[in-house]
Amino acid sequence: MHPSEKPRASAPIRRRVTAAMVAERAGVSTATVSLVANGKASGRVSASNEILVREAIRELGYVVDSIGSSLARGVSNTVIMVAPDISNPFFAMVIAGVRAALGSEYQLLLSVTDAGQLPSAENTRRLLGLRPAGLLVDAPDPTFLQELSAPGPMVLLDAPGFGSDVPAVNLDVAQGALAIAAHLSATGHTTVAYLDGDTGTTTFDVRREAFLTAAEELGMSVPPEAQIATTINVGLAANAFATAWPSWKKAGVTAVVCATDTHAYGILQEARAAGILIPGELAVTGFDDLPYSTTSSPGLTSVHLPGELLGRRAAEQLLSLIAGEELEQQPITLESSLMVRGSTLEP
Amino acid sequence: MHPSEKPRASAPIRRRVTAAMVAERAGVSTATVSLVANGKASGRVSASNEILVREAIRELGYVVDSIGSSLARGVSNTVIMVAPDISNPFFAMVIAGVRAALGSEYQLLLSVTDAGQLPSAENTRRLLGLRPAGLLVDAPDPTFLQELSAPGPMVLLDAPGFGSDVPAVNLDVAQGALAIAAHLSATGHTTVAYLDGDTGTTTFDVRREAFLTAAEELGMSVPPEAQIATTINVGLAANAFATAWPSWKKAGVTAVVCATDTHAYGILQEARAAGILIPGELAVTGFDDLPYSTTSSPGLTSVHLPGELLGRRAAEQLLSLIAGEELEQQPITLESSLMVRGSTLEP
DNA sequence: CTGAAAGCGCTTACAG
DNA sequence: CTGAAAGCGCTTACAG
Repeated sequence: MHPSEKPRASAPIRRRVTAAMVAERAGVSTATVSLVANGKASGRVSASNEILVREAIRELGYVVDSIGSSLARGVSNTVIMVAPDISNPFFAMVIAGVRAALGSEYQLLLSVTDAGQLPSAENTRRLLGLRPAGLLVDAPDPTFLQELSAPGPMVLLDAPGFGSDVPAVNLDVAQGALAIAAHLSATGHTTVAYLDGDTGTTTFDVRREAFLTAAEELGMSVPPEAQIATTINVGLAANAFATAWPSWKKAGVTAVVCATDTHAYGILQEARAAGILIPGELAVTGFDDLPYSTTSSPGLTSVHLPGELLGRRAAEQLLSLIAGEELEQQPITLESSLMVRGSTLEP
Repeated sequence: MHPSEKPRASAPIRRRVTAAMVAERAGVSTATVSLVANGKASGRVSASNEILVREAIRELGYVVDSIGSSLARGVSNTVIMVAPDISNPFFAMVIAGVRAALGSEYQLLLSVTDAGQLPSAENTRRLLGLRPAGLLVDAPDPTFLQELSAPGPMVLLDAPGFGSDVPAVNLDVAQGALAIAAHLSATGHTTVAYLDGDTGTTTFDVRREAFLTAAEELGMSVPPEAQIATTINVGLAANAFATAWPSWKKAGVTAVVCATDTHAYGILQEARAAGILIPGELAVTGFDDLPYSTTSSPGLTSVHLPGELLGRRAAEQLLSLIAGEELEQQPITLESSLMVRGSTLEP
C-alpha cells in the first residue's frame, strides 16, 4: 500500500483525483488525459490510448478541476446572471428559462439582490473575478451598464432602449401598455392612476410612457398626483396606495395601472382591508401575469409576459456569442398579450 | 511607450491587472502584494511598503483574481446552496436570508432545479469542482446526502431526522402540524384529507406524520384515499384535487391539510373553478405562510415558517464552520406559528 | 499521434 | 520585514 493511501482516522476526505494520477494509471501524459477528458481526442489521440485513458478516468472517478482549467484557459464555465429580485416569481421564471437553455455545460451563477434593485456594478465586478464565459443582465438601467463595462459576451434581457450595439432579448411591453389603455378606455374609465416601479430600469419607463401616450390619445387623463412609484414589493405598494387613495378618489380616479403584478397585489390587499371595491370602485391592472394573478381575489387583469421564453432565448443568444458566432437579428422582441380578469371586469 | 501598451483598435479590452504588475509598480515582490491585498499585512509588511502597494493597487485598479487565488489556496470564496425550487417564494426568502448573512466575502452559488426536486447529486458534484468554501443544503432527502458525500463544511436547512452529526437549522414543522390539527378539531372537522409534497424530503414526512398522529389523538379520521401527494406546483395540485374531490366528498371530507401553501393555492384555484365553497364545503390549510396567503381568496390559514431567518441562521453556522469554529448547540430549531385566515373560518 | 514544458495568477512556507 | 521559488491543476502550442 502506498503511504499516501493510508486511511487517516480523523479526516476521511479522499484525495482529489488529478489528471496526473489518471495519466500515470493509463501510462500516458497529462496532455493526453486533458484531450480525452475534454472530448478533443478525435484525430489527436490514438484509439488505444483513448480507451486506456477513459478506463483510468472511470476507475479513478476523475473530474476535470474547473479551477485549474479556468486558470489555464482564461475563462471559466460559469455564466453570471444579474437580476434585480430573486423573490419575484417573474425573475424566477426567467431564470428557469436560462437554466434550461444553458444545460449542464455552463454553471449559472446568480448575482441578485433582495431589494428589487440591481446589484451594484461594484458587486457584480467582483463576480467578474470568476472569469465568467458570459454575462446575462436582466432589466438593467443605463448607469449600471456603463459602470460595469464588462468585457466578453453579454446579453441583455428586457432592456429596451439600449440600441442595437449590445445583444438583447426584449419584451413588447409597449404593446401591452397599449392594450391596457384600450381596455380601460373601452370599459368606460376616464381618469386613471399609474403605480410605477422605482428601480430606474428602462423597461418601466417604456411601460409608463407607452401607457401615458395611449391614454392621452384615447382621451383618458392621468393626473400628476396619481403617478407614483415604489419598490417591487407587496407591502410597500399597499402602503403607498393607502396614502395616495384619498387624493386619487378626489381626483376621480377609477382605475390604476401597475408596472408589475406585485404592485397590483399590494393594491388588492389594501383595497380589501380598506373596503374598497375592486373593480366596482377601482379597476386594477398589472404586468407579468404571474401564476397568482389567476388565484387572487379578484383575478388580476395583467399583461402576460413570457418570462421563461425570455430567459431561454437570452441564454441561447449568449451561447452563440460564447461560441464566437455572429448574431443575426438584434434585438429580439417577444410578444405580450393582455389577460383580462375580474379586477377590471364586473362578473 | 511599451509595445504591449499600444492601443489595439479592434479589441479595447484592457489587459487584466495582475499582482506582478502591481508589484513592479510598487517596487516590491508579488508576495508582498498578496499580503497587502488580502489584509494580512500587519506585522509582516513594513508601513512604507504597505502604502506603496496600496497606492499601486488603487492606481492600477487591481482586484485579486479569484481563480488564481482559489487554485493556490485549494478553496474558492464561493458558497454553494442546493435548493429544490427557486420559483417557490419560500426558498426565495430562505435565499435572501443566506445572502444577508454571507455578506460580500463569499459569493453565493445556487444549484437549483425548477421541478421542485433537489438537483441530482451528480449535478451538485460538478459544482463541487468550483471548490466551494462551504455547502448549504435545503430540504434534502436521505439518499441525496448519501450520494453527495461532500467533504468540507456543510449545513443542512429544514432537514429534520438527520441526527446531530451534521449541523442543521430546522423548523418546528411538527408543532405547526399539531396546531393545524387542534384548530381543525376545534372548528368541528372530523374527516380530513392530506395533500402531501412528493419530493421525498424528510420535512414533509415530519409534517404529515405529526399531523396524522395528532389527528388520530383528537378523534379525526384521515381516510387512506384522502392522502395524496403531488409536486409543489399550483397546477398539478389543482389537477390532483379535481380528480380526488368526488371520492373525498363521498368519504365525508370537510377539510384538507396541504404540505405547502403552493399546494393549497391549487385547491383554492380548482375550488373556485368547480364552485366548491371555501371554507363552507371545504376548509384548507397550508405550510409556509407566503405573502400571497394574505391576498388569496379567501386568505389561507397557514403555518408561518420563518424562511428568511432559516437562511440567515444556516449561513451564520456555515461561516463559523468555515472559520474552523466548533458549533455549540445542534441542531437549531426555529419556531413556527399558525396564522388563521378565511380558508378555515367563516367570516 | 505523443509528451516535455511553459504558463495561467496567486499563496505560502522558507531562507535570509 | 522581504523576495525567490515552489506549487495549486490544468491546457496548449511546440518539437518530435
